[in-house]
Amino acid sequence: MSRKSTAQDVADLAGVSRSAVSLVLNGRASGAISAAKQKAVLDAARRLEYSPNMVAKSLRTSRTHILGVLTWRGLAGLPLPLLASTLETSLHAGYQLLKMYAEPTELDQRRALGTLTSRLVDGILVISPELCEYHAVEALSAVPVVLLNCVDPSRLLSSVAPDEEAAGARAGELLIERGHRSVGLLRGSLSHHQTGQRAYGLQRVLLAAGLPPAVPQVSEVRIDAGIAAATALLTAADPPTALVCTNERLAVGAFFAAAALGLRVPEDLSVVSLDDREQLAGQLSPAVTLVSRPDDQMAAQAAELLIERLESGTDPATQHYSFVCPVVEGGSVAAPAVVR
Amino acid sequence: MSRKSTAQDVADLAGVSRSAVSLVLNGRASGAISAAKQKAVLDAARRLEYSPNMVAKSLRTSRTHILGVLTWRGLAGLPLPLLASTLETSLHAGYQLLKMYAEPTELDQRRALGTLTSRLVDGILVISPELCEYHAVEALSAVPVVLLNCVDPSRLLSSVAPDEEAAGARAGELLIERGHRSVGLLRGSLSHHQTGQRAYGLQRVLLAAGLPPAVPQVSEVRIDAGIAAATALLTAADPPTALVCTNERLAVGAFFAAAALGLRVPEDLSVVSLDDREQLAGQLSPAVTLVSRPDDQMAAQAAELLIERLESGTDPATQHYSFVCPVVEGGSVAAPAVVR
DNA sequence: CTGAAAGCGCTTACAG
DNA sequence: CTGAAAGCGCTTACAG
Repeated sequence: MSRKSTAQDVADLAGVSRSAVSLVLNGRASGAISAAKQKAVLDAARRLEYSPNMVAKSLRTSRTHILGVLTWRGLAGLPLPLLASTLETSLHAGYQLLKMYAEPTELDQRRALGTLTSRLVDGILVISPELCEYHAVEALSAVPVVLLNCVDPSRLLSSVAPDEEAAGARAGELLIERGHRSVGLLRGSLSHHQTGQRAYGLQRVLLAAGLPPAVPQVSEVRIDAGIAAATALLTAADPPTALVCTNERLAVGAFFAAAALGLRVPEDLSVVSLDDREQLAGQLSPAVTLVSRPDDQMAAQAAELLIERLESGTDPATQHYSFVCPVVEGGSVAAPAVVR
Repeated sequence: MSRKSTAQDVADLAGVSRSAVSLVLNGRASGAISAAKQKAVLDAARRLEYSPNMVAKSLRTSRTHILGVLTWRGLAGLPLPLLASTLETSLHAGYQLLKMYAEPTELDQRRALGTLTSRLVDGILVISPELCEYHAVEALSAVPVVLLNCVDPSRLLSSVAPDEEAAGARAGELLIERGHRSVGLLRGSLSHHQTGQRAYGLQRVLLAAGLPPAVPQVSEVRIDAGIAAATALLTAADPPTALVCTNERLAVGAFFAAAALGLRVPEDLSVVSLDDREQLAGQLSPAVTLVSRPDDQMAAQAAELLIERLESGTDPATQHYSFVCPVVEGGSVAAPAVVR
């Protein structure tokens, strides 16, 4: 192929006009073009390996089938799992993605947004690395938008986010159901917004069950810091029979600490971890029981929500999806030992 | 902004022709447009918040300033760190990225490539999740291409990849230099191409130093499997004084195993790990001494290589960059204990 | 130094 | 049922 073939080439080879080619290839030929000519067009297109110049098509139709993505670097870097899942869903639906990094500052957002709109993206996905409130810049109102892992405080923009508070509560319930009455909390800093929600959910269910609140131990989100924090918790007077970790790294640390103290999981100590998609919990024996973050489903939902809106052409009411974090059973939870 | 403003709007407001606007805004005005009119155009553009419709511009110039990315899911998923770094470099240079997943099958590659070329991407980056040989489909020859983390066996395409064999050798040297004469090897399956190269590099330097080859212990690339494998190695008769792990997960396992056996790192056991960018080594105390994979630099190099080629318009000779994997010093290596 | 015209490759009313 | 024409928003020779 010395030169990419055009619709004109197809028309010439098939012996029809350019418009006929366009109609046939866009599925609007029925009742307008004879079957014979339709076949001729299709054959010619195949022979020439014709694929339409999407740039020209986009200019003409003002539809690019490209989605813009606005994201930024959080405390734990970029939201790579969310970005990957979003891309997968979009590609399946026939949309490509154009990503821009933009710090959540007015200026940077406007700059990135300008790049995206000058590319005529059909819609925009805002993907936050951490659960947060997203204050939209004014220019965003000109294009369909869906927020992922963040919410619009004014509720003008649709959003998809995990219910982290319920996830923390679920972790607590898992332990209460098995009879634990004394739970320790290994958590990171509250500057991670989700951490506070997880901790709050846990304390809420403990309170509701008439149990004392979990003794919290704050730690850097690292394995070694988790070891130290868990050791502190487990060597205190009257130690807890179970630990909730707000993050998998801390759960790995808890396993180290337990082993060093001669405690078996789950016989002597139960552990439940919340999930930030680092895939560590499943690498331990027993696997850590996990309240997982459904990044894949959330990303799919967000992309589908946006694409549906684009395909339907309507402007439906703003929607907010709060996703349940499902439990992935491991072997790290058991009833507490009768005597300690 | 009810409607995005066009070059015509700017021309009207500035009182000049559309061509004048184009010349000024593209920096080709000197010696062609009066200073006063240039200022008028610039002012008008600013007032209208004009930014050119890139789709129209692309159609006219046949340059999109978009790079296509072809990638696929490997044994460890997508090469997310490489993808992220590539994007960063590209954005800095004024290029956006359009990513496609394509299994390394002829059919899938052609399909994805078709999508990319119909979008008129200026060039293509092929990013492999695992070091491998990449057999290019014929259609790739029509567009500038750079391979990242894979090489073209026919050497027709430029490529950027890490020197994994040298990385394995470096890990061995680190231990030999400190006086170790008995080294164990914790490695994953050879189906990860880089694993074989790392292991080979290690054995090569041991041999060159007149030492016995490292006793290999094969393990699934998981923390718990690493614990078992390291335990086997360390409880055998005449155990090694140092361990090379082909992957950070295995190094974490080695730390667990050492602790359980009452061995201190680095006093009783030295550990060096190779890196697949999981950021685990730095989370342990002491940090694991790491021969790191320079994903960021490699990605930047690949993107720059491609962009330079596009900007220069020339077709320079094929280049193959083999990247040195730098050592990130941790505290997990010391001289072996005199008596064991 | 400036402006009218052509054309990138498409799609879409519209006249026949 | 088909084909000639207009136009999406740009850039680039080219004539004045």
